[in-house]
Amino acid sequence: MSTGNFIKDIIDQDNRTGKWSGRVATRFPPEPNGFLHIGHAKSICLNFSLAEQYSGTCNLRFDDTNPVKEEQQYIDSIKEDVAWLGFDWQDREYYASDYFGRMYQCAVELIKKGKAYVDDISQEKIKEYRGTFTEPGKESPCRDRVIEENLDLFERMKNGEFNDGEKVLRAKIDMASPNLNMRDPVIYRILHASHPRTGDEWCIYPMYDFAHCLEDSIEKITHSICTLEFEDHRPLYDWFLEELGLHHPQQIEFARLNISYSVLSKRRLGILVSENMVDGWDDPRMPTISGLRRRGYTAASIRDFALRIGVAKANSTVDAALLEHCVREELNKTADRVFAVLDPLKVVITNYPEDKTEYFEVENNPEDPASGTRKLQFGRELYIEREDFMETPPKKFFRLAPGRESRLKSAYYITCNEVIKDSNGIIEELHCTYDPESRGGDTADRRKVSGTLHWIYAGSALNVTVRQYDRLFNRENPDGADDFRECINPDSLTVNDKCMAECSLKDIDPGKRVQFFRHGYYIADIKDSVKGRPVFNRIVSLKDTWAKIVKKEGA
RNA sequence: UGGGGAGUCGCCAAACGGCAAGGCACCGCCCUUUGGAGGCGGCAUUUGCAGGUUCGAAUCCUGCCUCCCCAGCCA
Repeated sequence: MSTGNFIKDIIDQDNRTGKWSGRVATRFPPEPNGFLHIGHAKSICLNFSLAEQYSGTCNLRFDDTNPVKEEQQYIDSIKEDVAWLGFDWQDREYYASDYFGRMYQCAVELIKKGKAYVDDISQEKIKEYRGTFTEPGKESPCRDRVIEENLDLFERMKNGEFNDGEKVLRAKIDMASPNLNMRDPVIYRILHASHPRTGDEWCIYPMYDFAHCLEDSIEKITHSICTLEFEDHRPLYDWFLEELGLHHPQQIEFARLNISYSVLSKRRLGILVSENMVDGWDDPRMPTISGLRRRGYTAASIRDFALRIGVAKANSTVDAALLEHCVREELNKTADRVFAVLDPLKVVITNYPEDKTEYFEVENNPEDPASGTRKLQFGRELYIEREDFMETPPKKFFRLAPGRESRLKSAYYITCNEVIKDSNGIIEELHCTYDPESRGGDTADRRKVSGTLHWIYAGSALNVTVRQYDRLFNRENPDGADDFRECINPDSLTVNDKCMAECSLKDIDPGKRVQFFRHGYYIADIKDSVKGRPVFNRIVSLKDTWAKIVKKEGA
């Protein structure tokens, strides 16, 4: 795999021409105003992997230029998430706020060059004067202020002599530019807000366009990778660095990630949390890194996903099935199999001695011989999956049915003889007989049986709670709906506390992933599992051919 | 309608003038003590459309169409 992408093409060419003397320096620059999601993971993987592949560096830089939105808790969670994803920024943990002094000096220099001015007009006026897509803007009356006055005013802005919004510093570029970003953009605003890191040291803060290019420049970044919506800002990025005569990284834009059946914007994700449609930012249904982690996704599978989706400039929506495929592929190789009956149906083996039990050796993971085996207790009364039995089975159903013989995985063949129902006609239990010759799950005559079922010995069954998670949305493109809340999947979470599992699960370590045989991959929830009483989250189901058949045959 | 981008299989995505990779999904078959996994095979005579250049075009030229982004003192 691993075909190229246009960013590698650019880097390769730069290396050929010696543009950066073979150096590659990228950065992941999150604003600490929320939790990271899978879209950020794409960017993280991209930036760190590129650095790795070209023996370069990737900085973790917090773009903390707006204290009214940023919080320390987000800084902490971002660091946790990036590290969990498997990337190491070593000692290169930077903060835009560490550069505030230098940025201020750059602004002063711009003023001295006559390339920036302090504007007194109101926010409304600025907006009005900006013009429209088709009409040029108008110049502010303050635009021609003399340099000395600008210098004085800007210093006083810094010194806190003005209220929020009273004045701004603007770059003096071109009010008639067809690119609205170039119509004298605001580069500093007054914000009497306490900053998570600089406290009350500053009351003026740089705007993104001014700050970001300087951050990149100061860190000697070579390739500044960002998303498509910043394409229009590139001329500004270039303008500042050009005017200031500073190290000038190349900004490269790529398409942000979208995933079907999901929303991936901080705003919408925030609504899900604040309106309690999910249980916090790390709800296992959330596409946040913390949510995916809690759901049971592995860092490796997310990295693999990022690799497979590629990088390009075309807006796209990746099939949610790909993410699921990535985690299945990994867990198939690494997760031990265990038996868990989600919807128990009692089976009595009528020809099996009342007081006898025995143990069967069961392989932990057929994909991994090194995983060894475990012993499972077997006895007269068992539980099997209710859906593994049908009284009147359709054509393609090959599991247990009256008169039919099925294999209990690694144990015996059993034949169903009698169906016991309650007064409502609900099946209460099955009476079966076993074939002693089938010990271990095989017979000398190699006869075919209908299906291999997992089972639990009733005498040692462990009752566990299982949370069956499904896609959060039942519509492929929730963003396309009038209100994305309307397409929330009402069945995105089903809590099942009637499950019976093998008793070895009693002391499973929270955070450990297993395959519930024939069902899917599950993780012992890190938050809600208590000693001796694990709670499992379904990470992803196994591919279900039978479900597909049922669906196709149309109920 | 100004500016900036993008259109290659259902969904991603390669291909850089030489004869349309790969992955996911889907469909067959084989295998299977997981209806899982695995194996094999099938899945774009054609690259938004229309012209043109060329021995040869997804790649170059012309025109058109569609979609996305931009008028925060957010990033």
